[in-house]
Amino acid sequence: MVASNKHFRKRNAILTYLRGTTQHPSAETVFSHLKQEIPDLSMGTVYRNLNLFKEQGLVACVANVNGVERFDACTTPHVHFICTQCCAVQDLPQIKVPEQLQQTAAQQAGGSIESCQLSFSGICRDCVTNQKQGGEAV
Amino acid sequence: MVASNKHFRKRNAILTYLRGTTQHPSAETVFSHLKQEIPDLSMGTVYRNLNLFKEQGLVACVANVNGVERFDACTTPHVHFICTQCCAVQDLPQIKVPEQLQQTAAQQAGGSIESCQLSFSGICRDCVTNQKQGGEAV
DNA sequence: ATGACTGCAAAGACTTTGCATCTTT
DNA sequence: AAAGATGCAAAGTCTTTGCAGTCAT
Repeated sequence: MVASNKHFRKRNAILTYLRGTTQHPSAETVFSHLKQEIPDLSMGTVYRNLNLFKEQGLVACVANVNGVERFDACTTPHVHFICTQCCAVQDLPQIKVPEQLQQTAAQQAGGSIESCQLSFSGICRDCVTNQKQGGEAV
Repeated sequence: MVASNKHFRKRNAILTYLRGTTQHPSAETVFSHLKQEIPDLSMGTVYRNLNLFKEQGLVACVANVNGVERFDACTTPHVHFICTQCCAVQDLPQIKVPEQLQQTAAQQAGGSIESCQLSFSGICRDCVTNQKQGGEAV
């Protein structure tokens, strides 16, 4: 199993792309990006591999924006900001969910906690800028 | 516009049901529950009204569990626990997201923050119990 | 009459899956 | 030969929407 192996070329391309971006792409974004260099790529392959990566813990779904799953190859827990206007998902790496919250949650829920997801929604910097520049003049 | 008005009977029933449960039902759950007392209810009406309530701020989507939106008529921010086994969504009312996190997030994102969503995932009390009782004997 | 709510069914969007084909070992 | 990866297209699930019919004012 060689990296450049034709057999794994698409699988590797998908994982490499995910690992090289902080955009938290959707399956469709992964597909249309890689389609340029791999013209015979199909959506089925993208979805199949994304699900495989999920099972293997290499990739996580970090958000569902307007019904579309967004993927992230950074699986260490971190916080996200979701722009409700352009649907961008960005990392907020400096924010940590306090350990103590998780313990309290486990106590209250009475079960076992596997993961924790914190995300903020709003208008991102770019969209705010664009609104100020263009939006109000209309 | 009377509450018992036939014109608003279904709309009211949907909102009343949502307000009377802490189950965070899906559209399908709302439908199948109310279908018993309102046999000619249709999914279209359920979705249309849920979306209307969202616009009006009466109801919020609090989670997307396996591709299915879950609704909540309690729109004051609070934390949720999602069971990955039975897909139950429960409130963790005693947990608060520290104010300070939101401010830090706003600074980091550089935009404006409208809302914040914190949820824990794991196995709920009931599923843990059932596993211990039944699962291991098999 | 006019506007609002709804049922029904069709359409739409996103995701999964079956089958045949090709690749690797 | 056997196992695995993929393209293609069909199917599946969840949600939205157009149209006609009904109800309230």
